[in-house]
Amino acid sequence: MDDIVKKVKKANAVALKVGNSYIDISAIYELASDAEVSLITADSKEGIEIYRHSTSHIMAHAVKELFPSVKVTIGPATEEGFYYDFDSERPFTPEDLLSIEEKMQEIIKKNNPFIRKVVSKKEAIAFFSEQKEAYKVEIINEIKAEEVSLYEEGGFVDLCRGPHIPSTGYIQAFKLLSIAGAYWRGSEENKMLQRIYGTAFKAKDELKDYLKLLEEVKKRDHRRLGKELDLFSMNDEIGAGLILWHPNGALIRKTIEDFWRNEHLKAGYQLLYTPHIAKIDLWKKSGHLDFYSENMYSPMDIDGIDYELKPMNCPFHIFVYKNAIRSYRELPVRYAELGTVYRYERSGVLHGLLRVRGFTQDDAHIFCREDQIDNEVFNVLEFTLFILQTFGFEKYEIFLSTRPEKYVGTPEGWELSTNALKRALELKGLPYEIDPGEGVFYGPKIDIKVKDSLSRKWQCSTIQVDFNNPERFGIMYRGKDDKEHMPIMIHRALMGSLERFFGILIEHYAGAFPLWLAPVQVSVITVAERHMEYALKIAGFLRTNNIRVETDLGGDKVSYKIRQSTVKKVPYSVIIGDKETENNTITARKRSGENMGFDSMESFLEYLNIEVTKKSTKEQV
RNA sequence: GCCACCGUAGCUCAGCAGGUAGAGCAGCUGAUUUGUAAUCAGCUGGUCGGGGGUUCGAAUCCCUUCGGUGGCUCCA
Repeated sequence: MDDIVKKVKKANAVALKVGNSYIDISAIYELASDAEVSLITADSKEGIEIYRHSTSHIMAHAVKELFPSVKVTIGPATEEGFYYDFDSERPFTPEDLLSIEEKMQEIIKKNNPFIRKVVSKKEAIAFFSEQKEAYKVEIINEIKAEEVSLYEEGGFVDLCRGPHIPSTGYIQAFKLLSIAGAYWRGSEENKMLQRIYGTAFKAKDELKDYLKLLEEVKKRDHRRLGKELDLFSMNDEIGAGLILWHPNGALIRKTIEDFWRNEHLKAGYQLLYTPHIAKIDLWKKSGHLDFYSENMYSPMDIDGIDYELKPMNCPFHIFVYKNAIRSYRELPVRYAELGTVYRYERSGVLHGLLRVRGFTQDDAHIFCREDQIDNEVFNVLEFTLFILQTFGFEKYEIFLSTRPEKYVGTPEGWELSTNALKRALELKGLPYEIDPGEGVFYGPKIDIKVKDSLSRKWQCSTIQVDFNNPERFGIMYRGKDDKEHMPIMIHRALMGSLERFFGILIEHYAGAFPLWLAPVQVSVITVAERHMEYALKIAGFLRTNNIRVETDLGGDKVSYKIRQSTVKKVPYSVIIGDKETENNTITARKRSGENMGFDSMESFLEYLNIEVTKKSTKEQV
């Protein structure tokens, strides 16, 4: 035991792990001498959580000291920090955060030990009633066990399962980040509380790095870059959550769309265009009015009949399928569409391009026979990864969602298709997690989250089996046996929505798009007026060879023009001076600042074309 | 939708103990013709998000509306 105590000190451990549970370090002497104990330090996921959770207690302590009338509620650790929710008559201000931080420093300096006390529920309720902490009483009343644990530190007692760090002095670096409203227990029915977010690290450097990362995230914010690079905008006279694609953004979108369409044709899809509205009866039949009406807009009256803006494309694709009698021979039928849909999102959740009210899905529906489902899912998976990789997303997290409580179709059908999804993932050798019961009511699904250059995760792709629509619309094919069969319908989107994907791309590349996507690929810059003729010749040559060129021939200094081009994140600047004009050569400057020489404009074009064709996400060396 | 904060020139922001708007960048004009991240000078530009109110007087205070930002399933 003494051995462990020594180790604890040396490792600066925050807690201990015994079997599957975590305990306070001070509990070490209560353990049997042969107990298997491992040390938890702030380097581990569990350790840092304990560390941050303890920081949230210290924050609650500080708040109670500064504002005694505030009632405490809960304060867990989160993925990147912690928060604590308070019921306060007066909302907190940014200035309050500073004084709370100061108070926390004091508490940390005192190095108060965290002391655990186990009491009966009755005792605990009596204690918190006395303290007028109604939320704590409510929580205790819902705890099933007979006893609950309390933690005290410097006179501040909080209900807590623990464990905690041994004493407040363990906290080396923390920062309070923001104030927000949050409903008690996350329900809109309940009172709105004041939440304070913060984070803590075991070393000052780590906190500094984290704050730097937050700065970097801010710099990459697609809303900011969207303005700076003139990619898109929104306008309150048009409406919230509705996007205007500016020429630069539209050009990138066109490039993405061209790529998408070409690859879909190669992969055996057929392209569709369908209307933006349809009669309300269609949406009754599809079940959207029952299951999705919260996200749909009010109907519009056309000649006395109600029409709805479409929130999804599926019903239209189904009618294309149904427009003829299908034979088992023509399956699988794969319909793809860049389909623009409109969905009601609550005003508070709208966010730049990432959460909007009108967007274009890269949608497709595959109608296939049961014996084709494995192959189809596998191909979709492979196709998805190919598309995502082209945009520079190499890391994923994959989730398989299974049957929820409320579902349509038969358990056998669910089993069959869930297994098909599983087999495809395994055949492709992709690690995945199962999200039990998280499938949509109409079928199981695979969700793919991509990790961007800052390791942030974004949900883009989804592959879903749909039992609902084939049944509701009675879609059939004529089998080999000359009988009617219901095909299996697979619904999938790879980028999800073009708006959202564009937002993710902007942040992923920090606005510096790879050559094939960049709205302006080459900027031709002259040193002096006498170089204009040669510059125009080069620009014209590149332009007629499908390179997107811009010229800067004015009387500004070269350094100014280069700055202009760099700020716009143009991949290549071509600088034309006496040297180039005399020898008919090209000097190109990369965004990174590196210079390259080419002995002719043809060789420069060839160089560019290689990069464009490869859709390289990295600049060539 | 809810809570908090914010909304001043195309952009970034200053002005806010109420006295009727200002800077930098951008734009325009002129000068400069320059070799790798900002040449100089002048000029233009705002019914201070919209509407209403308090006041002799409102960008500044109040109400309302529209938009934006951070959050609102990480459960002692």
